[in-house]
Amino acid sequence: MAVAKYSEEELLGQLTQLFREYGFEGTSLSKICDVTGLVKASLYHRFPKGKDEMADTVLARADRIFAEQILRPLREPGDPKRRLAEVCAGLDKFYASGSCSCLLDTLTLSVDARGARKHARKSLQYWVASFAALSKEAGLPAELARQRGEDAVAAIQGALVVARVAGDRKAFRRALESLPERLLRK
Amino acid sequence: MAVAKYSEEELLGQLTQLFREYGFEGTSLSKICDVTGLVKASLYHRFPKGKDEMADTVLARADRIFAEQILRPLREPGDPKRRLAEVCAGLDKFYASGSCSCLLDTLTLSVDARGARKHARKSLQYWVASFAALSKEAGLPAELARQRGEDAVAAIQGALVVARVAGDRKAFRRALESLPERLLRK
DNA sequence: GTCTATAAGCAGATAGAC
DNA sequence: GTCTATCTGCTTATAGAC
Repeated sequence: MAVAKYSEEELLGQLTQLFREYGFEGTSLSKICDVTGLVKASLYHRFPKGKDEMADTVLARADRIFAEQILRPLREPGDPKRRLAEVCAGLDKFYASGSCSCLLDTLTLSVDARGARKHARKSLQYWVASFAALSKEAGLPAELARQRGEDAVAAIQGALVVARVAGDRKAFRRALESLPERLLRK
Repeated sequence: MAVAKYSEEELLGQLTQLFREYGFEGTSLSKICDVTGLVKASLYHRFPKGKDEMADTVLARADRIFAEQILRPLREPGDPKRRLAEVCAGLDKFYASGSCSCLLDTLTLSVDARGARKHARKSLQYWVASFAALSKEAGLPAELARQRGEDAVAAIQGALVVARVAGDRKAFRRALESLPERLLRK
């Protein structure tokens, strides 16, 4: 048996970068082979169901990172402002200060019958709910808190689109800085 | 000479819908043929440079509609609040209350060497500048007005992403309703 | 302006050796 | 676990008749 060129984790990191930059349809197996140095058959050994499975696995990994690393402070005790600041730091790192697109955006185009869209929906709803929980904890009524959470997520998604299209990452920084106001103001 | 099945305008409308839903890579010529009822050779007669030219033309048309119809009130005299309300009505119609994605998002993925990204950048900057002009007119300093314009556009783009991913168009409606506050508040 | 017919190349995918 | 070799179907693209 040949030696693995990459750990699963390393490989998923490379796939994540590709899907973020090129979307699902734009990320061809040939491109993946170029980047990873693996041939198609090797990729199919790791992901027997092909590109669909790669995208699903990449989404699942991003979910895990979001829940366990980035949004985790929201489920812990402590000062809301401080915990939100930790979340912002995590988001800034995850999106490389706005220079990386979000998989929830890039993987939800051109999806007729795959599970990616359903998966992305669940991920986004978890994100919104996490933000909403903090907002509610800060004293806002439940329905308003949910709106605040949704609008905060939308602010980040929009800033990422603007950053990609206009090449201006300052909007992303401002979106992060606006989160306390968006989620905690009465 | 055979009779044209569609006017240029009708054809571009169909192409626009496709590029909005599936992005550039996801919109294959076969899909276009299915939707339009034309065969590939007919499409190449209209767009000799192929899909790239279709995307460019679709972007240019969207630009024109935005400038001439949607953002036009911003360049005319009158009460800022009323003019902005007209713009919101135009945006609501253009994005079908949040059920259509934005070409600036869907056509800027997976673009290595085409002109679409450059074109999209110009379009987005014009949009931001138009919003900023209103904000400045309302009395805000130039740099702040530009930020407000950028954040307002980001709010709309983000709401469109949330609408697509979460299937919740209420966020888009709220984004439109928030525009006066975003652009005009002192 | 539309069509039929055709072509080269790349897409995703698989079998089997090492 | 990686590789070579192969395959089918779909991709973009073109030539030429009507």
